[in-house]
Amino acid sequence: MSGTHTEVPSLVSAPLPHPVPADEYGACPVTDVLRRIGDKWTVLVVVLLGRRRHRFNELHRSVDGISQRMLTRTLRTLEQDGLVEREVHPTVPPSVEYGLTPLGRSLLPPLSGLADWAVAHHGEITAARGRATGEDGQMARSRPAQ
Amino acid sequence: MSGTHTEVPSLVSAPLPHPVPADEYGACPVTDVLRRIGDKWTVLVVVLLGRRRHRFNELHRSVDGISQRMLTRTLRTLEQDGLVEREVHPTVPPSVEYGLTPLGRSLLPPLSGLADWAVAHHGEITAARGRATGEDGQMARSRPAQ
DNA sequence: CCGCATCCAAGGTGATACTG
DNA sequence: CAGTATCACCTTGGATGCGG
Repeated sequence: MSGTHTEVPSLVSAPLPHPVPADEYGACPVTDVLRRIGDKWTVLVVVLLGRRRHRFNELHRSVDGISQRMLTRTLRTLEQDGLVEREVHPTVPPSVEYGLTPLGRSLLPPLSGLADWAVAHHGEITAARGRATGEDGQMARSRPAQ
Repeated sequence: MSGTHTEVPSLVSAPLPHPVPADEYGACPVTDVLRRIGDKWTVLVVVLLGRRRHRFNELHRSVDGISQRMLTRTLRTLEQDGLVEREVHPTVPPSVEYGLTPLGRSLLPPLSGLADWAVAHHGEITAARGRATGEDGQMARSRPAQ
């Protein structure tokens, strides 16, 4: 790949609203969203809910490793952001179902694009990471491990 | 969305390696990558470097709001992950140029996809967020703000 | 079954000052 | 110019126990 411009995506060539405000999170939608879905469990939950609606404990079992606290917090945040919908069945004992809203479903395609990249290049990243840290006692460039 | 299956993206319909390991970060490439670029400055730096090579203080001025410490850490991490390349010119005073590696450039398209989504729907998220928290003193569903 | 409250550890982030 | 060091704060995340 040398001269093939490859059709630069929008954000790469133009978007940045202003040179870079970055004063508050709300100033940069991209950073704001990235930080939301960049936590430990959000993506996993969104993907699971993207497949079908789930009940609380069903998610709890599916993710396995997440604590109730984190599952609750994750769902709360997603609900507050309008990505997830909560449906309470007034039964006894109570049952609650979670599902994606249209907005939440619209996140799936772009998220999938990034996920595909992650799966495709995770090996390279891991390799580079291993090359950079210790390995054979030789740092990549005479820099004393951070 | 009603009956139009809309061509479910890979991750949505199949991928998840196992039901969900999630034991360690390395177990899920998607989570691992998301957490890397989900920090406060990484995306901004990657996008800037995607436009052209930058010198350290040039980035420092462009982002404006980032501290030297965070800029250094962000660049270190990106370098360790093989996304950014560092070039030192042995001049005096010293000058260092940063640029994206091929791997780093390959991140741009999928990242742009998510960025476009963020820009397009950030308003809806903000609106939903405002609807959920206080606003008129009435919680969305009798739940005392977390 | 669903969820909240509390306590606590770990890491990200910022401010400031100092160095080759 | 391009960092490094230190300190302090805040958020994230985990463990456990209680409540509707």
